[in-house]
Amino acid sequence: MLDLKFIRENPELVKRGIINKNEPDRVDELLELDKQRRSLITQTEELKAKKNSVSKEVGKLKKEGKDTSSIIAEMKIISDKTKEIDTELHQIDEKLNDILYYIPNLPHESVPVGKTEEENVEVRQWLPEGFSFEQNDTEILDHVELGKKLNILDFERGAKISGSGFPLYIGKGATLERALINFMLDTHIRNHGYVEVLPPFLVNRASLIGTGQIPKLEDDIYFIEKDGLYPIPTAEVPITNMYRDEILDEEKLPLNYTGFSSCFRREAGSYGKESKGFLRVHQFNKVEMVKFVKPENSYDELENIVNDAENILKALQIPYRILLLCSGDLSFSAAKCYDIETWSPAENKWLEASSCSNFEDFQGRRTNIRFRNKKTKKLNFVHTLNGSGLATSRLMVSLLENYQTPEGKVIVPKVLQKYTSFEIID
RNA sequence: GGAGAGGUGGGAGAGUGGCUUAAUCCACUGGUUUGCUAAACCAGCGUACCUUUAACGGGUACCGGGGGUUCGAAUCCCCCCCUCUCCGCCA
Repeated sequence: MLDLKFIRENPELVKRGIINKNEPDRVDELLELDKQRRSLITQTEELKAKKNSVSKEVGKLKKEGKDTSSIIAEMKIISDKTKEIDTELHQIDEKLNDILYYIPNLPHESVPVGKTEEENVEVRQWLPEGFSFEQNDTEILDHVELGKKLNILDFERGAKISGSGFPLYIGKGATLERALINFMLDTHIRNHGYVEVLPPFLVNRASLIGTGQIPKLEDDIYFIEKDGLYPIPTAEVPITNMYRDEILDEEKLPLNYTGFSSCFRREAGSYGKESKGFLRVHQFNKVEMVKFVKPENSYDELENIVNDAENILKALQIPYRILLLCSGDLSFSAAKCYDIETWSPAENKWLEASSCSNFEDFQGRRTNIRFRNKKTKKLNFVHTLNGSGLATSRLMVSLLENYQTPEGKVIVPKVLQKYTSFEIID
């Protein structure tokens, strides 16, 4: 969330950011409530100050055995009045917070203004040596066909077990998936300076509010009503919330964590759209990177996190491109975001496999994660970042399709072979 | 699922309605003393919010969370959450 004081002092700036992000502008409504709130606070606090000092007096008088009944009667009135104001204040607070939690993070100044994904900017492209977008004569099988032919993916049985969008990996497919996860984790741990975590996959509501999925994306998240728990849509949620309500040691920043999790998304209302095979699923696997950093470093760290994800794709020799998202395509909590898309020859298009974002202090404020600034001795909110490093589902599409042979077999990328202990899927 | 014990500042820990402005100890910060370090002594030490305080400031709230009783609540009452111990069940 944004700092209420900041909104109060920069209403036009905030409105512009909200509009550029295609979110509803409720700033005026918010500021009106803020005005009412502050007026009520002043009133109630004056009454409380009086009440406190008189009550102290009552204690003394009683000890001296003096009559206090008239003072107590007077205080009773003040006490009741205070309760009245507090009730009103409470209602206003609730309304105000409702709006405040719905106000998105503002786009960073380096983010291009735009309405839709069409206005995202391609920053760079990386292609393995000898790669060509031109298709040769042999027919390219898509990942669903390959999965079926090689008996490594079974979307029909996945649907039988759970419903559509719940992939079932079999045999070498399952092994390849596991190899991919292990390879990515090991790379981040050994080469990129991350500490591995294996977080809970069910979280409470406060965690989802903290990272910003709730309230806006609530419909996209599964909910286990019986226990009040939510299956995580991304490991970002549990990992970022590790330090909720904590004060971190400035010297230990930046803290870099990487973790595997399965991710669960309802994808409500998106049926029929690009839903073949892995393209849109309710459950997928992902290795996530999360950073807690000092504010002055967060934009450098954003570049780092993108590089860390890119290194995985370079090692796997999979063609990819980096997009800088325009303001309108940015997620609710993000100030700046790069998407990484990998190439699918069968679909003949780019597929989003990673998203790397700087949230600045938006999540830090919601989760109340701070550090003590040694220089100013003040508490400051940390900046948080995260990036997929990467999601295996879309990556698997590109991997299977790019590594298929003319006979419809799949060669295992070199860096994964020591994890799979086989070199080809046939 | 059943029974019990707990949750107090950065940490330990006292506090059963008004001498509490949350004691005390540790940690931390500054100072005095001092070949150096240590010790000792002195002082300081929270967060959030409100407030045109010129400035030093003033005020309110906060003892797991939320309600309630009362002139006055860390303390009494109700609901919830979490942790621990034992029993049951269980991969």
